[in-house]
Amino acid sequence: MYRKLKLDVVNSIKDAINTLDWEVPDNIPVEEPPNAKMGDLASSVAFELAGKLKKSPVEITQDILKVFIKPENFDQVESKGPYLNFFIDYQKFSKLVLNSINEGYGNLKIKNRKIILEHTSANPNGPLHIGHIRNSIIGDSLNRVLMRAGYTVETQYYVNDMGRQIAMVVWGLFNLKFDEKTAETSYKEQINYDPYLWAEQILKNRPELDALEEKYVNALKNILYLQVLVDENQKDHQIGKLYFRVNQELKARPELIDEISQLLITYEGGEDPLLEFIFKEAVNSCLEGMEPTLKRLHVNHDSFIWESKYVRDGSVEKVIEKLKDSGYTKENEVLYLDLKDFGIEKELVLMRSDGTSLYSTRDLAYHLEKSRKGDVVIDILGSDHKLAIDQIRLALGFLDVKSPEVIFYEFITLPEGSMSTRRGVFISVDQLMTEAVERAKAEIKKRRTDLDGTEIAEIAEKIGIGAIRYYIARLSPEKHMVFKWDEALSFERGCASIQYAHARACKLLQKAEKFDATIDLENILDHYQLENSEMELIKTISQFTSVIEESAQTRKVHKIAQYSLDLASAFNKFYKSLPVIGSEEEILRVFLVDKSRITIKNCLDLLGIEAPESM
RNA sequence: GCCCUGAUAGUGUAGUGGAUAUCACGUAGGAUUGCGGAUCCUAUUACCCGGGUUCAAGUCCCGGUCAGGGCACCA
Repeated sequence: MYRKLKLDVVNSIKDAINTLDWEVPDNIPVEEPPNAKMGDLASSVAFELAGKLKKSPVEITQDILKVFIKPENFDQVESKGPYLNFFIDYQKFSKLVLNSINEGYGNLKIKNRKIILEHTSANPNGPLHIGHIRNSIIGDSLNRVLMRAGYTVETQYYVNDMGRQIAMVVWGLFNLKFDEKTAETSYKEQINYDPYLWAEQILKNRPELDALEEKYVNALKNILYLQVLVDENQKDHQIGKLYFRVNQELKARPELIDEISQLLITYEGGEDPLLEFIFKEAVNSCLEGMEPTLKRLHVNHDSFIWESKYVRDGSVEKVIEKLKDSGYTKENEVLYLDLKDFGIEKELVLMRSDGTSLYSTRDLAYHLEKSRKGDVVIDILGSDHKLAIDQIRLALGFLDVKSPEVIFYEFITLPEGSMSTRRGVFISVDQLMTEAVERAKAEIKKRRTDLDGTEIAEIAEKIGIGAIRYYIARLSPEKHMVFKWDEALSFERGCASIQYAHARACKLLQKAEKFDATIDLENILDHYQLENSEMELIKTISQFTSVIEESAQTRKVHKIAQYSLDLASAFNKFYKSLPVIGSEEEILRVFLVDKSRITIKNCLDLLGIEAPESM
């Protein structure tokens, strides 16, 4: 609705300029004035026209006003110096806004464009940590915004199963054992049993295993242990610990790198089914551990795409062949793309000298496929990928397909420095969520004595997870972020106050006797002058769709976070300044409360945050 | 060294070249015999430095300073 207002203003200004027989500028600026006394919308076109017409902006504004025809839903148009100021006719506008809102408020017109959105894509060599979720939360929120804005979106998680890091995990499976002491598994306690002994017995007396090398048997034991005895949500943590230990081994004995490379060569060769099984199990276990984490955070992926696919189906090879045709490849010891002509000093190596493929080449094949499948391709990436993406863009240009739009985010670091799975320095998302929900519980217990444990747990989950998502989503992605527990989990203001506004609205509706979804707004508003806080609230509600549109177009989700706070604030002001239940305007106000409730709920949903009905 | 990003009240942040710079936390006051005080109101304090472009610069350009990241046959 708000967008229509703006559009009407622009068009009426254009009409006026046409009437005056002046040239219409390409861009008619419409903005919100700094002060309510200056109206609801304003334009500074006069400045733009001043140069060409050789007249003062003030004069121009006067001239425009003389021929100006007031658009619908406005009751006053004035000039304040060089500005044109527009005042909304709230009696009319309110009818329009309130009548247009139903449970699906915010769903924009279907756009018939398919977007492939890749996000998260963390290496499956450990649990997700707070650095990764900036990616997940930006990506998932954007997915929600784009879908509401009418796009068809497919979200993908690109699984790196062929990299050196995974080979290191596999090396660990071959040569190390999981540290049983750190495996906090309830099942293990239940059976009170040495899991390796157990695995050994399962594998005993199998003649087919006798033929296997010792390390294969060890790997199978490890996998058995992982699959059967480790709780699902702990699998990624176990892999992470193993990966950390392999890194330590490697530091002590650098020559191990040859063994690890050999694993990669064999896996890529595709002629050792057992090794392939072990790689896949390693990756799968880790993904199985990440799944409950993402689910609890309300992050959704439509598909998981394994990078090995592009080696197996020959598309990596095809990409390399096609790039050779571009004329920019060179070869000395190794095949690479020379991009100096395009201002990139760093060459893009396409294949290792041992013949195995590299991440960037496989990524190229992946992007090629995405470009063909979607009208728009969006990647959410850490800013450390900037150079790589510049190279990919050029290469995709050689391949004649469109490049992805990339949303870069700067890193989240700990006060003591950067996080690293390799060094085992990180705060896992599981840990963060547990802590957040615990703090929320404590907070609820302080405020509510009428709830039982189950109810408290349910609400705490919504508040705790909401706090995390909001903390990350509110910040513009190019801002570097230092993680601090107290800031991330603060319930004062921030997300909880938005949820509170929703709970408050729900409570009102529950108490109200005069709720009627089919009231005769026309009639009511013809006999009632809206109060300021009501007008403000209606205006804020009406902005919801334009916020979505803008957020979708600019691919920036932090605007939604900002808006949700404005919305809650407008509702709270209304609530505080006017009585609802028992007032003469109860029917109208309850109706307005219901529309507010819907808008807050749908707005939080865009951020993957639940709106509790009571808290 | 080269490249990319950021720099806005005590802190964290928003800001499409346009009027009095957003929001939150913090601090100091205040409100409520009303629908839930995770609320509302008031005060408080800011555009890193130096040039330039423009009628108009937090916003654009150039040069610094500080912070983070990148410059692998890693992902």
